[in-house]
Amino acid sequence: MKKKITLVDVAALASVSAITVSRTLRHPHLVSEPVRERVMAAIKELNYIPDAAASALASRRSNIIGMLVPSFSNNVFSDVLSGAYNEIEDTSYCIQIANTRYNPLIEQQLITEFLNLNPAGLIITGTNQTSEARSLLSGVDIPVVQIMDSCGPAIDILVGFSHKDAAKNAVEHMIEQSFERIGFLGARMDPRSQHRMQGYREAMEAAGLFAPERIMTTTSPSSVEMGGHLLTALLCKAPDCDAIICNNDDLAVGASFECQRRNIRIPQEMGICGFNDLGTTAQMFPSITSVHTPLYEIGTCAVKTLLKAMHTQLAPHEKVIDLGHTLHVRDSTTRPTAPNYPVE
Amino acid sequence: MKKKITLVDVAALASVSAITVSRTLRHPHLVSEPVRERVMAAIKELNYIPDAAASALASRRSNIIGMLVPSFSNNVFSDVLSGAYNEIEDTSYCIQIANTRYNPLIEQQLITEFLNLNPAGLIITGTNQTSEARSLLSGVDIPVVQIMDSCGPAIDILVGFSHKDAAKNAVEHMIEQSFERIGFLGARMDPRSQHRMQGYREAMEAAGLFAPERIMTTTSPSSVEMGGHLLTALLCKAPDCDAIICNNDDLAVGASFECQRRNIRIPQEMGICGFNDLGTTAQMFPSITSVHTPLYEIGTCAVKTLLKAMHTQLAPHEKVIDLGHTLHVRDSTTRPTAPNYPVE
DNA sequence: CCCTTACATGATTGCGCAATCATGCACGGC
DNA sequence: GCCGTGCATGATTGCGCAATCATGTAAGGG
Repeated sequence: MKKKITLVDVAALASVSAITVSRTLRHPHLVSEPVRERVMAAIKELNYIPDAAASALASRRSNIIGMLVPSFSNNVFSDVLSGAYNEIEDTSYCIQIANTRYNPLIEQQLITEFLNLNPAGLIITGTNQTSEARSLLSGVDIPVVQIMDSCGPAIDILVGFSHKDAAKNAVEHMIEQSFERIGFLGARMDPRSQHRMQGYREAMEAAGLFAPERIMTTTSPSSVEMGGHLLTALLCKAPDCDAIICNNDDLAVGASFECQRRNIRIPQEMGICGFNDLGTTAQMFPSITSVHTPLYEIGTCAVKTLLKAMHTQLAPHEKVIDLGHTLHVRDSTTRPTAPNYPVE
Repeated sequence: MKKKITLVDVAALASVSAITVSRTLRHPHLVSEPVRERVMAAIKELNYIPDAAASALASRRSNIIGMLVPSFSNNVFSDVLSGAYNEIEDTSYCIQIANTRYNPLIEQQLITEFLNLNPAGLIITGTNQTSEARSLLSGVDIPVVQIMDSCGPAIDILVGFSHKDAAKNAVEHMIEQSFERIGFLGARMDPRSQHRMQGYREAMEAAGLFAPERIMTTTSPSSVEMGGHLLTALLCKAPDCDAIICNNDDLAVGASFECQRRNIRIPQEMGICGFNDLGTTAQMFPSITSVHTPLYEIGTCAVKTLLKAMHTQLAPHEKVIDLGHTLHVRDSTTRPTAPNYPVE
């Protein structure tokens, strides 16, 4: 093993002091042009890479961005993570993930652990932190982004969309397509799922179509299999349903297979709408309408905004970013008799 | 902000020296029972948490386990990551992921970056590292686990299964079910995909059924949509195919939808077999046979083995772990006329 | 022409911990 | 009863960097 290249080696080669090399990297504007070039040349020649541990120790601030998500298996979060990781590339920061398992107490514990690393920033999911967690985060001078939601109590920065509006929008579309006895299928029932259910309810009530027996939920995790089970259960309780909106694409796909097994025609006898538009719905036969949500963009935007907030003070209006949603209308909710609807 | 609790504070409370506190945490066997208890009590009372940066700087070894995967969007790797993260919980280590994008040169670059963090260990994907990367890793005294494959040139530890055998096994089953003109659909065609194709080829050749025109591949990423495209292309080139084995469940699901669109009956006119058994295949109608691969287990096993190797010298036979595979036979390859097959 | 000001650079110090070496102490053999 | 042995604990030091304060230098005003 050859010995480690340090600031001192670079400084010697560039004929400056060690601290000037440090400054060249952290605060280049404080270093004159010629010196900066000399230092950069020396860095390149020696292939110097700063030691993150030493830097963190001396500056009491690491290059870590902590990120908390409630699940690794939920595809929703793999998209968000993918966006975040892509955006972090080519910066000097790195993301560390942890799994809250949809549990605010675990989340609080993980926040404590993360804060101990003196992170450069934090990305957390949703807005239902414990009050203990909220006060921990308020008492710290690093930026914090809450992702997924665009409303709810903000700690610092909010990047997401309105789940209620998205669901409402989808239900309104289904009502337009003259579905009337629309059911709601929900799994997990985390806070965001509940907002979607609320959107469903408001749209149904506004149309005078709401009926509580058409709601079928479980706190178990969402899955394709669960979609079949929930539809079965719903049809026992409310056999006259002519459509369903699902909390999640998994459920919609599972419900759609269940219809095939039962020989229920989509959309003639059963309209189906999914949520998140994760890909399979578009390819199914018949294709399934879904609410497209900006998951990847939430990941990139959260990181971008965090990086910005680390260097500058954000104005209040820059602290709430609503990335919206798009309803992707497909065969499963397009009634032959109904007026044509722009698809995609 | 209250001041940070350090080793010194704990040492004062426990009436020992700072180094004894450090030893109590790192090398408890070197500390006598009564002192250890006193120190642990003081740690708990003060709620002391060691500073990772300082520890890394002083010991020249961080608590980071670097993990390289070729993709974040491929569900295969979310399962592996999920296993790895679950296994790392409640240890003092943390995982840092990075994305090689199926590119050995990017992988090499990322290995360089990771090594700069003085990680406790490394988990990398596959066995086709650049020779530069291999020599970098050999020259370092930390354990390295290559995941996914169980054969191929090992650097240190191997945790995975044989993709060739798995595919071969599936094709043999299909041949038993009296499918004869079996095609192969492959996307991405990374090294593991190629091993699967090789397994397909060997099984077909052994049965005297191999025909090169029944192979349809693309280097584009795998997706449900791509499954439809590939099947369409295959049927143009080799319209007499009576079955397909797919590189990936995505493709199998997409191909299955394509069959529905074309009114091709499964399995009577077309047998279908997927790979990885990610969940949807089991729920489809008809359900799709798939090769179940131990993805989650690869994640947990990789971490477990790495942790073990960090403390003890592993015997050679502990350094290659083949987690095998299981063929989950379902409707899509079960011919009514064929002998009954245990369905899982 | 001297002093002020602003900016560029350097010297010193300490972040919190663990490696290393040093010390203390009890016990057993001769 | 003396010394050697082995184990438990302590003192010192430095990891590599950046905060802080100190110093140097050039330009510009009175």
